Amino acid sequence: MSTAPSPRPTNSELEILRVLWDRGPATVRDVHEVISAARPGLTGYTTILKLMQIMTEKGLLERDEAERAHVYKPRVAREKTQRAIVGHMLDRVFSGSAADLMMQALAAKPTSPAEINEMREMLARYEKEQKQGGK
Amino acid sequence: MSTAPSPRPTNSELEILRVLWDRGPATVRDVHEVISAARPGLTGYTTILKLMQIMTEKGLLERDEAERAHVYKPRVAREKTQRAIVGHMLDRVFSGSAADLMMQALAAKPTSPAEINEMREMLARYEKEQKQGGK
DNA sequence: ACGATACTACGAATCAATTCGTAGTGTCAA
DNA sequence: TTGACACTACGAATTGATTCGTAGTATCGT
Repeated sequence: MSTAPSPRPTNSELEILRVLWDRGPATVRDVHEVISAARPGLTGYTTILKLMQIMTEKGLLERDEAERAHVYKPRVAREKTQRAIVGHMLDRVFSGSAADLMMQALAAKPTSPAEINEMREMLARYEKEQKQGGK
Repeated sequence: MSTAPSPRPTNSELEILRVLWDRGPATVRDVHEVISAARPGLTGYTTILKLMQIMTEKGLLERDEAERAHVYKPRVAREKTQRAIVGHMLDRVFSGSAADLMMQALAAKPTSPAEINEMREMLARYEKEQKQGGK
């Protein structure tokens, strides 16, 4: 059993995936509306269409052609994709140091006390899991 | 006083920057040797040369032409560059949630208890600074 | 002085991502 | 039925990153 190498979508692809992850299955028009609302005038309809076609070829999306307006949905999980991207960055940018990564993430953008707590709990949970089932 | 938009170097550029950050000022030959040692046969000398010339034009590197073999050094700080990259990713990939980012970073690569502790301390320090000097 | 060697400069090919125009076709209201 | 409109398919231009060959020139050992 071999695991397919997790995909690291390009920026544009990611933007499309985000819409589909948030909204669930959607047509090209749906996606285009969301994206062009965010950055008005920047992205033509057929651009999104083409991208989504390519993404389908690549296996990033799945397409239901039952209706005239095809309905697309992601074929890759959000978390898994995030993990692939951050893992890559961890190596390339931080030489594998998760602490450095976290440090710069905090520095990059103000983080609320609530979120800090959440992170603390995560660390605790992670440590516990390591001790127990720990691979 | 306006802050120049922090640069987010490409993958190849980053690889070169890493060598310079680690080793200090170096010639094209130096950099090429380090990089081609890591991935043998993949990168020609003039490729690195050209990249470093372009990076100099872009303002990523600074060049000392006193000697025949020009000596390059970074014009961007490692931490600042890391911050720019991770900040961008935080928005694009994690919709701004630092907790999610950390979660997937931990999932991406096993992290030692020592490093977990380091991270915990970082969180504490961060919170303290927020309370005090705040914003 | 001469040839081998080490550098830089530069143009150009290649490759991937992105963008969009145009064509073909189906759908629907009047 | 017919015209306006909405979709998909597809080819092609554009852009940016990357790669490398070739040329020109300085340097060094003999």
